Amino acid sequence: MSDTERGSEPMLGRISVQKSYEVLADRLRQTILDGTLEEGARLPTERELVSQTGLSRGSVREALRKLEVEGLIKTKLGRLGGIIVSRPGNDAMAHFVTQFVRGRRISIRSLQEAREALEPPLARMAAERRTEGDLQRLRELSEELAGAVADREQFAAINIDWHNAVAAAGSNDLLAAFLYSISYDVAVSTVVEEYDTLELRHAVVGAHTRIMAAIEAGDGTAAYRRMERHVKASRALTKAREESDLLIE
Amino acid sequence: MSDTERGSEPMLGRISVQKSYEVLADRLRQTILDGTLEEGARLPTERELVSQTGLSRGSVREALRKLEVEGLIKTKLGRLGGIIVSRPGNDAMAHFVTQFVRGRRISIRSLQEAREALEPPLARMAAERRTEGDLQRLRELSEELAGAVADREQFAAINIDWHNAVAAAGSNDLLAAFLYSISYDVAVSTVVEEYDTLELRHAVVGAHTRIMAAIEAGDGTAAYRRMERHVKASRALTKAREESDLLIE
DNA sequence: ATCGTCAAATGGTTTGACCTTTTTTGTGCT
DNA sequence: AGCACAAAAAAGGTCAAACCATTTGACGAT
Repeated sequence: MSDTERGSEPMLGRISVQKSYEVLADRLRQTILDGTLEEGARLPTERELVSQTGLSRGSVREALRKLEVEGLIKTKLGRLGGIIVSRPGNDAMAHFVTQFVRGRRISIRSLQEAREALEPPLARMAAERRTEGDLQRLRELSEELAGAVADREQFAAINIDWHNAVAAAGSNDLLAAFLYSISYDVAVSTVVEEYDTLELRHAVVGAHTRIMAAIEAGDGTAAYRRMERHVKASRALTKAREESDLLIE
Repeated sequence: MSDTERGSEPMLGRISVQKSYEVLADRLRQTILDGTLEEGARLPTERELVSQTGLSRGSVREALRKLEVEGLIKTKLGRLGGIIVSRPGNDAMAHFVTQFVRGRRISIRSLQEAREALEPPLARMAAERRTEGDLQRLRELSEELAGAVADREQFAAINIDWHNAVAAAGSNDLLAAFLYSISYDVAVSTVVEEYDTLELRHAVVGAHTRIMAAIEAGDGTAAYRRMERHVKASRALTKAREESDLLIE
């Protein structure tokens, strides 16, 4: 807080020298995100980039490695292989978020809260914007889910898909990607639990049916409320097994 | 769906050869996320890794580049420099999300919806869990904000900080990171708008004051409702400037 | 004490070669 | 003509051995 505890005020910001591969990565990223290059377009070959930029192949490759992790390019081996522009997808986001969750030791409770924050609004949007195709997809998954009620692992996998299908129907790619990113972690944290009984799985199917009815009817408020209840039921189960019938609306 | 439309069943999964730098990156990532290495710990030097793994320096560096983008390490130049373990932070997440938003052409509406989904729950959590330090920080930022009401740019910057401080008080690092990640994009999309008038900035300060009162009182429901109204006001403004007094609760 | 100079340790960069994978092209046998 | 197999070509993947640049510590001169 004192003004004179240091010899002199800064006055000059910290000077940081950009590394060459960073400069190249930045420029390429810029070009890709600007839309100058469409998805699927091919970048120059590594050796081309070398001669265009004057950098060494190693530096070029380090730049490409960065963009690859960022989900902006994919590389293909062999003749007619090369560097292909792509858009960051849900998987890239999920990879990142998963590491965030593991690295920062995000608690199961926090994951559960995130679900509770994301899913009800997504259900409302789904009800308001769903297309016939979305409904189709939801019905299919719901049937599959009902059929897999005996197999815990498979049930969990399809369940995730169903929730993500609701999110996709909401037409908000960002929120859908957030949900997609945590859904795997959530499943890992919950599927192992011993409370995952057959009756509960039947109850889940029932809850889904009711939520889908609201989405089909275009009733955003009902979809929100039912989804809220549905996801909150999981939280209750995580805490206290005995209140398992909370799953039923 | 047919069973015989292809000449022969797969029977053998696709064989994919891992690249050497990927293997190394995976192993290092594993080690870091396992918690074997604490944050701030130093990895072996590049040349050490070369001799330990038998890979070339180039491959080692490509692996490190991946981890760096993932926010798992930082590299420092010079003597006593080296490779330092870090945890993926909000900035790494924000970098990624920003690219996702730009690359996927996420609409302003979607960003706004994301805010509306995230902020009210975070405000409730803040009310329920805030520490004295959190309140202190919020009060400071609120004062700063009131002082900067004449400077649009600065006001916008502090405003972002305030919202993120609320999120931080909610003690859910994941949701807070989500909000942090979009707050810059949201600001960019809105600050430029012509509706950003002096009166509105005063109204914002007022809304913040009321939200803070709820947080301080530990009233989660009120904090949720007030934050909801506050963020929805932005949306209304984005659409129709005339209803600007919606900002006031 | 302060300033310069040098040495050491580390990441950053270059060069140039060779390996591996994938596709295309050619060629020779049937 | 057509097929099979070999060879070439084009791309990314890998290696090796330097050298450059930055930062810090040590030491000495002022």
